[in-house]
Amino acid sequence: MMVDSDPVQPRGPGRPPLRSEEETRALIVAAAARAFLDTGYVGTGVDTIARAAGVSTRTLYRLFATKGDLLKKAMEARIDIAFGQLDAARAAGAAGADPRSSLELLLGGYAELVLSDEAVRLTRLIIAERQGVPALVESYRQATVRVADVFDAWIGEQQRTGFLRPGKAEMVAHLLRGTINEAQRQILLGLREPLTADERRDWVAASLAMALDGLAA
Amino acid sequence: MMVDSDPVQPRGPGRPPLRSEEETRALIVAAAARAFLDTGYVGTGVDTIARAAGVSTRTLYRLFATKGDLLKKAMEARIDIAFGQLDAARAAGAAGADPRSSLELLLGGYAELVLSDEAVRLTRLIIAERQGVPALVESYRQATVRVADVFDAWIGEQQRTGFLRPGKAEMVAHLLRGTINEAQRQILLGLREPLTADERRDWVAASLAMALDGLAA
DNA sequence: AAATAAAGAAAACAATGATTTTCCAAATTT
DNA sequence: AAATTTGGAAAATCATTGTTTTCTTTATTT
Repeated sequence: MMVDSDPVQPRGPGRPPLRSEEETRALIVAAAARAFLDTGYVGTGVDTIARAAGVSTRTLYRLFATKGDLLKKAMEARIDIAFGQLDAARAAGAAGADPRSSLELLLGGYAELVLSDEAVRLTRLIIAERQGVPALVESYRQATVRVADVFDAWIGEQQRTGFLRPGKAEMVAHLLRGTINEAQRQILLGLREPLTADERRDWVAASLAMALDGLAA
Repeated sequence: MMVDSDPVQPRGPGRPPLRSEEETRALIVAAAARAFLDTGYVGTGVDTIARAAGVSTRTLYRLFATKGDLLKKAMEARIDIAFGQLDAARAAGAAGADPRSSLELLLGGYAELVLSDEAVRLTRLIIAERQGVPALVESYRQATVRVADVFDAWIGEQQRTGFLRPGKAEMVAHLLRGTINEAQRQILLGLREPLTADERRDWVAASLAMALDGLAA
């Protein structure tokens, strides 16, 4: 069976699509993600999403089976985007020869990934809704594996350059990640206000100084 | 205006209440907490709660203004109960002269408080629902202050007995709390299965050994 | 016994929201 | 122009659920 996936389809009679199905999907997914992160799953009506995406509910339901399906696709897309940014941070970190500043870049990327307003909302949604959509957890898990890889790469780098004693690198990395995760937990619980980008930067620098000076002497 | 709050009311004619208003309230609150923790706020119908409590929705609505009010009262009650258990752990810890085993008791209490199935569900609900019910955050915040007090008491104890160098006690306590909180975060996200009581105990002992031997030498 | 208050059962009400359906106005090809 | 397909607008359907109301039974006191 050969599928006719030619990008330039020889069309028969009838009105051509306004945009490709892919584009429409992307439009809807983006609107849905924004809305879900804003007002939660149950707090968001399907027609609100459709209106925000500039399509009709009919179109939406032609492309997505149910509201739950839409949530799944939307969140997977966001997880991909968010965690993809960390790869950029890794690349930047790998370029710098100075292990301390490479860690600062890496950590900055991670802080952004975990503490940005968007990230916090995403995490909240996953925690709140994962029972209804187990697939979300799988996407998230795979993403965290990617994060672990990035940190492991940095640790391996330290082993080679000898900047930190073996064993210390793991501890520093683990400690710093824990600190950032803890901040996220407090934001999620409302015990602490979300951090602005500036606050994040200052805060990363401070924790870094503390960890390296306090532990790696 | 004088309120007639005599506990033994001279009743007029008419059927007397089956139980005191307080008792009925408690019954409903308990059922509501169980249900909310089980199936979430939106996932739980009011009549489900009423049936579980053995009262009619009419009675429920005579004692609680709205469903949201019920959530607030139910969660506040649970927060009180859960965090109250830590006071017991403190008392037990204070009794033991050995600082290491007192820390183990304290930490065990904290692990129970944060990692038990009940606690995880409670946290999930607060994270998911706090925007709709800001009062929840206030209750939770006050409870965390009580927790901090308990840990501070232990730290102060170390200062006096000289078991740990000044500064080290803070670090050990902070590190261990962080580890437990991180475990909770992973459970909330579905990255890790909830721990049984036995697993919690083993795990507390192991982290304790690591922290004390690794850092407090 | 009569009056009266408590509280359950069940129906009524009203709103919301997911999903489907109907109808219609473009846009394109033959 | 006729046929035909896309997709928007809006109403219809259908289920759920918070909240209120009505009715009734029961346990008291006067």
